[in-house]
Amino acid sequence: VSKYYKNNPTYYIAVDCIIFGFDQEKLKVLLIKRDFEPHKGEWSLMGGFLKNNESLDEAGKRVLESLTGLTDIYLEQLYTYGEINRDDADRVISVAYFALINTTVFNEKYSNKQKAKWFELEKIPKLIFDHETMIDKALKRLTRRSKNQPIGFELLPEKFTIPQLQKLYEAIWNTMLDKRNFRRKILSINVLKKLDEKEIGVSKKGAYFYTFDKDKYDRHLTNGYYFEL
Amino acid sequence: VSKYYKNNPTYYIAVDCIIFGFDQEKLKVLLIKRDFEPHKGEWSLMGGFLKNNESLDEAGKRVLESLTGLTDIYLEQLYTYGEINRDDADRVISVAYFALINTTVFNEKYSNKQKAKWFELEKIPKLIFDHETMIDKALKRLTRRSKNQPIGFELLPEKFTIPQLQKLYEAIWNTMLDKRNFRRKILSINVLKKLDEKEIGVSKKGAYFYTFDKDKYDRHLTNGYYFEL
DNA sequence: CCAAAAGTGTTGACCGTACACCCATGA
DNA sequence: TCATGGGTGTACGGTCAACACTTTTGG
Repeated sequence: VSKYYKNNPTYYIAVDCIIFGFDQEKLKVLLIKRDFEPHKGEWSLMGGFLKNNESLDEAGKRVLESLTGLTDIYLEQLYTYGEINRDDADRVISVAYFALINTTVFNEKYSNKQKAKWFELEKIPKLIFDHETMIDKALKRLTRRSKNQPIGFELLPEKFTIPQLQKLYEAIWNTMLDKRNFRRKILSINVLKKLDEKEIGVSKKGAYFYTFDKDKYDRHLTNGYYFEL
Repeated sequence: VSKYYKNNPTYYIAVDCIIFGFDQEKLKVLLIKRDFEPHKGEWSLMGGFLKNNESLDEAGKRVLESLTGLTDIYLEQLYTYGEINRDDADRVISVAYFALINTTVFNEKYSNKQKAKWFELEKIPKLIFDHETMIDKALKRLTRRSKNQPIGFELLPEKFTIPQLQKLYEAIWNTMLDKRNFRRKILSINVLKKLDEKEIGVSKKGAYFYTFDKDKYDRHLTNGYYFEL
């Protein structure tokens, strides 16, 4: 619309999403079989081109919703990939986002409607372009983020038990944790609300459910609060 | 060149650089008076449009070199800004980079040739578009990075004294540090090489010069080494 | 000889880690 | 009653922060 910049080249901009999920056992990534050329039928991250009427963040949300049907999801910009030949068909700049979703909700709504599939991190197939690089970076970011921001909760159902939470962190960090120390640490952050309800089915005794108390966390934040797991 | 993507819109892509420097006292940012319309004459980060024959990283280097004449500079991609109206003239997606330079070298080579100026962080003027947001984010990133990557050295001359290094970290973190504890910590990381030479002029006694031993650091890295200041 | 900055060790508090047993309940 | 996972407390060692005096040398 403006005359000022018109001597400069323009580029396609894609938004690609690395979508993490947790199935109570393992950390997983959601991949799709690409449904358009080039590389149609190959495994790929979910992505789309930036449109004129949306910001990058909005494009990320749109791409995510179109695949999962979910809104209000944790979504964070990761990195922008701009190598000249990263896409062998044409030059495309890709802004990668990473998302955390609660697989319980997802499975209910979308189960098999899409040609998407969850992959364990060790079993990721060959992907197009630089998508494997993106996943590597996303995983590192997730590991770091999870140590001082309460994003683990994004991967769990609304109500969760402390043993579940521990399993999640063990999966993210790829280590085993001592349950007494873990419980102490996580409770000392003081953002969990204990419910008067127990999980049934998993153990005979039953573990108490907790929820993440976002209000409390936000109040902490405004007080310059910082935690480290 | 490809037929596959041609129904999608394309965009201008800019690369903007947040350039930090340290003058032995304060942390500073290098800004320029914009020399083209729109907003010609206003203060701005140094930037440029992405060209067809370069990757994003290369564009960052080019922009940086065109302003400072320096190559081989610490340069890290920061974040990509894609709000629809961030530039009021036309839609531009901006990939921000942050750079660390050694002001001694810079001052020698370019002093006043360019219409660039160093600003203390507290005295940054009104900038165009979202450039102030970018600086805020860059500063946060620098603070975090400096705690577990040896990037402080990028802001100092080849040879530096421990008191100089301490002043630098005090500027970045905006705190005072105990010199005994600082010296112990920084030396325990084991990447400084003591030289047989003392600084003259600053104190009567004179402080020993050190250099950053990159080889040693790289060897540590491959051993899965990690430090925290 | 004095001013100014460089350089050096020790102690106490706190935090992270390791570790083992009892509890509740469904089958 | 027994098998399964849930829940709890303590003690030790290491790390971090606080702290004050001596050294060197130019003026």
